[in-house]
Amino acid sequence: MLKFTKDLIRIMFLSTSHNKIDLKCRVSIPASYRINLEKEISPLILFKSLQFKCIEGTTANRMQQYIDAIDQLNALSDEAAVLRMMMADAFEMKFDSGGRVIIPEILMDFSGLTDKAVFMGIGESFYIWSPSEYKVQYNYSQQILKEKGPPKLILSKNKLLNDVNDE
Amino acid sequence: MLKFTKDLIRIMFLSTSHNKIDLKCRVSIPASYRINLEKEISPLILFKSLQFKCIEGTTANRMQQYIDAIDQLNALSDEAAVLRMMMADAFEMKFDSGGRVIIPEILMDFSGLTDKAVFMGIGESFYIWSPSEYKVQYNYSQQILKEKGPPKLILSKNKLLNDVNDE
DNA sequence: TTGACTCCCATAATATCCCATGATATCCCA
DNA sequence: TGGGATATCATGGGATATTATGGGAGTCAA
Repeated sequence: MLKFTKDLIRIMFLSTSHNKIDLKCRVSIPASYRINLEKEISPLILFKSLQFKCIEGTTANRMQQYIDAIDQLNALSDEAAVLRMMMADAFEMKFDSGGRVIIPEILMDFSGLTDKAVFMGIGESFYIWSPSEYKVQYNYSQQILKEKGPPKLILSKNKLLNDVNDE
Repeated sequence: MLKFTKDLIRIMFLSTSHNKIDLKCRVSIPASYRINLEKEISPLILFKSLQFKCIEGTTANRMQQYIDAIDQLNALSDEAAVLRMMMADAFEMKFDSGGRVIIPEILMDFSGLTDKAVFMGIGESFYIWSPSEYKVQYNYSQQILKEKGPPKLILSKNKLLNDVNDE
């Protein structure tokens, strides 16, 4: 059935694109990303990546899951501290009529963005890199690939089904 | 489906902002927080954080959850006594026409606030820190992030996978 | 009358909204 | 299948609304 199919397909963000950031810190979110956000009827959240010097973008749905997780933790635990800071550095974006958002200054500074942004879709979320940081990251992963060969992927048939059914 | 998705998203407070406290102890509550409070048709409650030297702000609903949680404890225990004492210093805020509130002196003193306030949204509630206390908290979480890496989320169950938290 | 509080107005900076345009991608039909 | 018509996309600029903040006039109590 249609609904079943929709639930299974959860790929939100794919492909890479290079967009310009104008003087008002506005940048177009790639149309393909926007279309998927609209399908989910979910606002876009941008926040500081916990792993890289870049901005991470995801749905409010996914962010809500992080928020729910905080309640499960001891409020004084280290995990809670990290998660709270992640929330504090997260911003809900509003699109203008041209599909752009304004990147908050805090995130511009953190990621070293100035006038160009590289969008990198990774499925459930996407990254926004400065061109130079992106290049560093790209070269690094290429080097790893050379040294260690391609990573072994184990594709689980049932993973998606289980996730859906668990809810 | 649509309704399902909407019910899941109930993000109230995100992002960080630095606002000024004037001589009358007035401070602007960030507009994005106010908008979400209006959506909930809930007054804003400020009270002493149970964990940190800062003010916590939240909705009346969420406040009720805290109070209920205290009721679960042995009424005569020291723990319950302490918590009740903290909760006693909770205030319902009234906004002026510019979206400001007046921070009660008790809370100013408790949190060490003087002329600047850092608002830190963490989803279900938010903190108001003095800039110096905020910095301590920020640095701490960054350090934890470096040492332990990002928390892992099991998305289908909304729980964190991390042995440190096992009790 | 002095202080403390509440309400209301003023303002500069900034975010938001709206319309325009060139470039590219997509469509459609001969 | 070619190529023109149409839609979509990324981007620019300017008008308008909102935000954070300062300050003052009125009110009440001591």
